[in-house]
Amino acid sequence: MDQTICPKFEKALSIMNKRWTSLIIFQLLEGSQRFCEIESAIGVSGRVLSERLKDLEKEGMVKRTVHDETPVRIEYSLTDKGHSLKPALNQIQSWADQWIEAE
Amino acid sequence: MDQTICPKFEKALSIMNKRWTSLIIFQLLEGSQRFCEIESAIGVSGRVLSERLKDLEKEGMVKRTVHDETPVRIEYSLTDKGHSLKPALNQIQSWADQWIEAE
DNA sequence: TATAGTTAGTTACATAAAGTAAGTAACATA
DNA sequence: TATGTTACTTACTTTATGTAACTAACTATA
Repeated sequence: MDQTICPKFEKALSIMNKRWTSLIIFQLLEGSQRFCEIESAIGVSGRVLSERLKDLEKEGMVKRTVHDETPVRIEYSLTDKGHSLKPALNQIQSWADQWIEAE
Repeated sequence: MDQTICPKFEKALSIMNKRWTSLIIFQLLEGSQRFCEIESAIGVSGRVLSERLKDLEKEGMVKRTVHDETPVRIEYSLTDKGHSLKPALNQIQSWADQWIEAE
């Protein structure tokens, strides 16, 4: 593997290209949401959602907030770093609008 | 799985989120290239590169051209549809520049 | 003629990632 | 005591990817 491609870009893609990551962030752009909301909104399995949210937290893109209610309520929201992906996702959205046909 | 998210967007992500797809397109934005050039530039295995190029051809994003030389030379290039992903990839690039730290 | 070299793949097999469905902790309510 | 809730985790299956050897269709070299 040469080093022809920018390592920051490759790092970014290694995050974004993991299955579900982009959809999770896209979903959280609507506002903070809880585990089961994200799960049912995008159709990801609990096992993988749990994994991804931990990864995204570790990357500083998602924040996890515990509300001590009963039953416990946990909210996931985007940090600035997470939120700043919005323009990129919007570009993908507008590409999709132009080039993907409705099935 | 609800249908809260735009199906075109989901389709777009199902293409882009496959491992290597974005890097392959990014690489081809530099100009048409042959199999082994892409392979060594981004470090993808031949097995997967072959699979991805077929997918991208089927999606109308990549064009495969055979030059009858010896040994045979095959060039892969972007179609308009493939090329039009450039703004999205540029957005990811600039996000990476801002938010990813050099290791 | 036999041997080796070229590109663009394919094949067989091993490992890693994701899907599925059941289980758990820590409560509250009926 | 049994049931329900949320936010996960665990065990197991299926799918995706990595690795490395192999093939087709030539040409060049010994």
